[in-house]
Amino acid sequence: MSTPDETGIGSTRVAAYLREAILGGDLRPGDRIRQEEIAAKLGASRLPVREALRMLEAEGLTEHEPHKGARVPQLSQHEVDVIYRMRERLEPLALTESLPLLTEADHEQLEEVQQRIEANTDLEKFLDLDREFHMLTYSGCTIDPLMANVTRLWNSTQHYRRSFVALGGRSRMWVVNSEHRLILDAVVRRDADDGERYLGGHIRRTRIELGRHPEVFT
Amino acid sequence: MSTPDETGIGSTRVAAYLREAILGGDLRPGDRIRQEEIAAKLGASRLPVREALRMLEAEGLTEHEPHKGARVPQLSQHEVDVIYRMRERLEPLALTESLPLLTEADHEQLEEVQQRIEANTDLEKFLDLDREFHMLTYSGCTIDPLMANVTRLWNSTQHYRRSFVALGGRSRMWVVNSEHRLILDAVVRRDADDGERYLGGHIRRTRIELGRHPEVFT
DNA sequence: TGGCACAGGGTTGGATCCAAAATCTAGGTC
DNA sequence: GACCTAGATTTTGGATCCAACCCTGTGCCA
Repeated sequence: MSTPDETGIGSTRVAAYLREAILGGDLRPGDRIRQEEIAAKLGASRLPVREALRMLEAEGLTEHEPHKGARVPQLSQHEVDVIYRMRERLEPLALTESLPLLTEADHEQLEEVQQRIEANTDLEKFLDLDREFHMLTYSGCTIDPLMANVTRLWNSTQHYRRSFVALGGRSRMWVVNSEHRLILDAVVRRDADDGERYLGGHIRRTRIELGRHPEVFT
Repeated sequence: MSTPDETGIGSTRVAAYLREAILGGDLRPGDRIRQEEIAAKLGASRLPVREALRMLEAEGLTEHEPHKGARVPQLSQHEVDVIYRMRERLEPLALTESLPLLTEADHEQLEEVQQRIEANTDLEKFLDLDREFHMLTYSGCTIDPLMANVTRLWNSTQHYRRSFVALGGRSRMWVVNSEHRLILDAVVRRDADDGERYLGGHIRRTRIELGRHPEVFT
């Protein structure tokens, strides 16, 4: 049993634990989350767990029904499709907001992350690195409501992204890398137009490929 | 002192009370919300108040800082501008999703609400009716993450919309009505293209006019 | 044999009490 | 007179206990 992270106040610590569990795939869509169970496992009372569940709900990682408790949300294929359409419209805006404020140090870090993606062979590692790459391109955007939205969209589709990649999305990895390279180049040139174009295409293509795999949604 | 609404469980009731207070303008951006004060006023303990504040946080109506408590968020002019850009991109998507599922009864209700807007002279009433009009056009959209997002965007800018309208946005009410009429017509014809066009323009024009009134943001 | 009613266990919602952190105030010092 | 500091008060965070509600399994009856 690994000792839980001791940083932050209780509810924050519980939230971090559950966030990791959901994004990491240990808790899957439809799974029920019992307050007492989590409280016991982390050596806290149920109260910080309740607070944590509310925080995660705001992040799109759990859902809550009165007197019935919390679950990991389960999305239909159509819902995921619409969420991807939301991403196609919102993330280019985040990129445009971010672009002018990114430093050369950010550019170098992006280059480094992209090289790690190209050298990587592990599935779970790819999910982390891909997320890190995109979030880094948005890191100049300081508009909290926008960034919170983008995070929610990534959170709620993380599980389906994992299933999709595990199913063989890896075979066309060269497409992902080409798109990332074009986005990265637009970022370095601070060309918002091209950035929006390639980012939008990147998300759109993923949405369409995902649409060809209904088995991901059971 | 009006008796509070008795429906729903505690935290839901508290949330409804605070939601009304914030959207109605009684609580203004920057105002602090003390748990004990609300609990006493509604005859509940602090616990359902804490739950309610978390719910409202998910709706974009409050913000929370550890050990410091809850406040009504205060946005800069630039933040509101970006939120309007988010609306320009997201709400047309909600409209497109909604359009095919709206019934003729919905169309008639929209016509009726628009007539009430044109006959109305009260400021606070306009805010309610305008919101009702747009939400009705989205009511066929059943994608929860999308509708929750749209609601959040409206919530967090409600106060600035009120200030703007109070400042004389009323003088150009004919523009609003023309835009609403074009949107309504596109809805009735089930023309998603035109709907997106006029809705996007409607929000964009509001954003630009709002940009000419920096005094709204103190 | 199948469906319904009821009871029991289990899980969440709320109240009260206590601890810890932050803010405010008053006093002292430079 | 202004600024810093220390203590008191206020406010939030957490633990424990009790109440209300949901679900499930069992037994009865048609």
